[in-house]
Amino acid sequence: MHRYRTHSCGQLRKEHVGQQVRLSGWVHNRRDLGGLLFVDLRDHYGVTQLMARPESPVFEELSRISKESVIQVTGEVSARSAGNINPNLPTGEIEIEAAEVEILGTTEELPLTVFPEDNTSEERRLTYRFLDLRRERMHRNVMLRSQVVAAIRKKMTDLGFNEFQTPILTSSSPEGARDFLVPSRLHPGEFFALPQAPQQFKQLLMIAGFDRYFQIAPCFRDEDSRADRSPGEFYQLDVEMSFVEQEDVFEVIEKVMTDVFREFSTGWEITSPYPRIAYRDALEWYGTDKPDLRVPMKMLDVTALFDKTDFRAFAGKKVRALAVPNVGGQPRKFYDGIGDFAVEQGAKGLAWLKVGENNELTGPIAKFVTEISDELLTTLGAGPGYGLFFCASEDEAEINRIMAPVRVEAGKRAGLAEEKVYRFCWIVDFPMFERSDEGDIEFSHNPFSMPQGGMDALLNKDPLDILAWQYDIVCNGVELSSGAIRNHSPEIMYEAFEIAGYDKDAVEAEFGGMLKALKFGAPPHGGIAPGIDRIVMLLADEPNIRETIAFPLNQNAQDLMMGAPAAVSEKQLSDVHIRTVIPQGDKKRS
RNA sequence: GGUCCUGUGGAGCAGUUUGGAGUGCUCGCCACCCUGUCAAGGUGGAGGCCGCGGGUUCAAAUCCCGUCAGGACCGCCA
Repeated sequence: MHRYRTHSCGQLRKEHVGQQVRLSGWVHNRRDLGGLLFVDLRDHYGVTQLMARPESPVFEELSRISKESVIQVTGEVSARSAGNINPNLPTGEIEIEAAEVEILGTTEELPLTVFPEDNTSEERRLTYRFLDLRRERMHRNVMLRSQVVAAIRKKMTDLGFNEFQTPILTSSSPEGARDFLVPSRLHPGEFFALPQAPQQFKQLLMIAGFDRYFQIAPCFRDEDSRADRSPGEFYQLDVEMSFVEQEDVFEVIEKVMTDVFREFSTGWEITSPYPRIAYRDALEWYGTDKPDLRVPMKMLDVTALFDKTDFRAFAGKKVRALAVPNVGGQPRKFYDGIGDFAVEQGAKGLAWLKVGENNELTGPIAKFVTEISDELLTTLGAGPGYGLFFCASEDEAEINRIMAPVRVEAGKRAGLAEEKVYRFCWIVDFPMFERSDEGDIEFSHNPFSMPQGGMDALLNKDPLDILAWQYDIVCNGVELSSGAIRNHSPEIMYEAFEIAGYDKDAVEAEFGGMLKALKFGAPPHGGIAPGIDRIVMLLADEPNIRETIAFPLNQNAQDLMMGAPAAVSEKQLSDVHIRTVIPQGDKKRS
C-alpha cells in the first residue's frame, strides 16, 4: 500500500466498496454522536466521510484530533444505506470505516475558520493566507485562474502566437506610472526598473520579425491600489501582432475573450461582436471610458436647452441629463434617494423631474423648464413614466465623475440592470493630444500610438482634433485593457513629439533605443494587453481583485504574511551603494 | 497627498446617536450527554486593556482631541 494514500478524497465511489484504502488530508469537520463518530477528510480533490464506532481502536484518537490537522487514515470503503447518502457530495454514496489513523501534521488554534467559511477581515485572511486559500471559495478562484491561464495559452498558440519571456530587470518604460527600482551592485548609483509592461520588448520582437507575440506577463507599477487594481504587481495577456490594423487586433482578442468567457462562466450570456463606442461618446453617454453596459441608459448633454431657461442654478454651467424609464410608479423617496447617492459622489445636489401621463413635468425644478419641456422630452427620447435627472457644473470632468456611478446606480434601483451577462465593448478613437492644466498640448495617452491619418493629420489638423489608433476593451464597467496600433515611423514619431513640445534631441535622449530600432525596417504593428486578474475577477464574479490572486499585497502594498517590504541589513545596503533617509515623523525604522 | 467608513473575549457582529457595573447575538474552544450525522443536536464552562494615548465628567466602549491599523473612493494609474 502507498505510504500516504491510495486514492484522493474526491475519488471513491460505490464501485470501490469493500476495498482497503488509505486517504490523507485535512480534518475538515467532525460530528461526534457519542456512539458514532463522523470525520470529513478534505484534500484538493474533495471530501470523504470517515466513520468510527466506539469499539474501534481509533475512535478515541479520531474524536480528539482538531480541525485542520493533517491525518492519514486507512480503512475499508463501505456503502452508505439509502437514507444516509449525501447527494451534495460526489463521494456521498460511500464512507471509510477508519481502522488506522496517523497524524501527519498538527495545528494550533485556528485564527480563522476554514469551514464553515464565516466572515473574516481581509487583514487576517492575508496574514494567514495559507489557511484562507484552503477555503472553498479561494481555492476555487485560484484554480479558476490556473485554468483560465492554461486555456489562454492554448488558444493563443492555436492562433499562431508564440510565447516569449522578456526581462524583469530592465529600464524605465514609457507607461507613465512610478517604477519599482532595483539598485545595481556592479554599477554604483544606477538602477534597474521592473517593467510596467513589456511594451518596448514586444515591439522589438515585432521589429525582429517574430510576427505574433504573446506573454502572460508580470507587470509592476508603484501606484496606489483600488478594488479592481492590484497593488504593486499584476499579470496581463500581453499581445503584439505585425502587419495589422485595429480591426485585426479586435478580431483576435474578441475570439479569445469570447471563447474563454464562454468556457469558464457559469452560463452567463456573452454578445459578440462587441459594440465600438467612440471615446467622446462614451464620456457623454456614460460619463466614463469604462461603461457598464449592463445598464443600457445613455446620458445626453442638454446645456443648450437650459441656456434658454431662467434657471439660475444652472446658468453658465454644463448640464447632463439622465432619462430613466419605468419609474413613474416610484415614490418621491426614490428620486431623493438617487439625489442622495449623487451627493455621496460629491455632487452639490441632483435636480430631477417626473414625466406624467400626459408628458407633464413635475418635481422641484419643473417651473423653470416649462418653455423647454417638449424639446427636452424629444431630445431625451423620454415620455410618460420617465424620471429625468440633471447634473450641472462648470467642470465637465466633475459631471462625469458624479454621473457615471449615478447612471449605474439609478439603473440598478430602477430594475434596469441586466444580470448574469457579460457586456463587452471597445472604446475607440481616443484623442492623441489634450490640453494640460497649464494650457500646453500633451499626449493624452500613449505617445507611441499611431495617429489616425498619420503624418498628414499631424501636419494639417488641429492637434486636439487628432485621434489615435488607440483602444480599450471594457466588460461590465471593468477596463480589461488598453491597446494601440503603434507608431512605427520615426518621422511621424518626431513630429508627434514635436507637437507635444519635445524636440528631436529630447526624444532621442529619452527613447533612443526604441527609435533606433524603428529606423531599421519596422513593420506596422499593434497589440493589446488584457489584465489576467481582472478577467478572473469577472469570471469568478468577485468584487475585489485580491480575491483572484493567491498572495496579493494589501491596499498599502504590504505582504502581511511574509512581512514585506522590510528593512535589510547594513551589509546588503552597502553592497548596492544605498543609504536610506527615513522621513521625519515616519515611525518605520530599520 | 486628500475624503469617508471600520476597530468590542480566539473569529464575525450588535451595543456608541441620548455617558450610568463588560450587556447581548452567531461561530470557534473546553467538559459532559447523545448510534446515522453531513453547517449534526443538547447541557454547562472558560475566555475582555471595548486598537493605543490624552482630555471632559461624580462616571467614558459611548462625548472631544491626537495617534495607529485595515478597507472604499478621489488624486495617481494608458
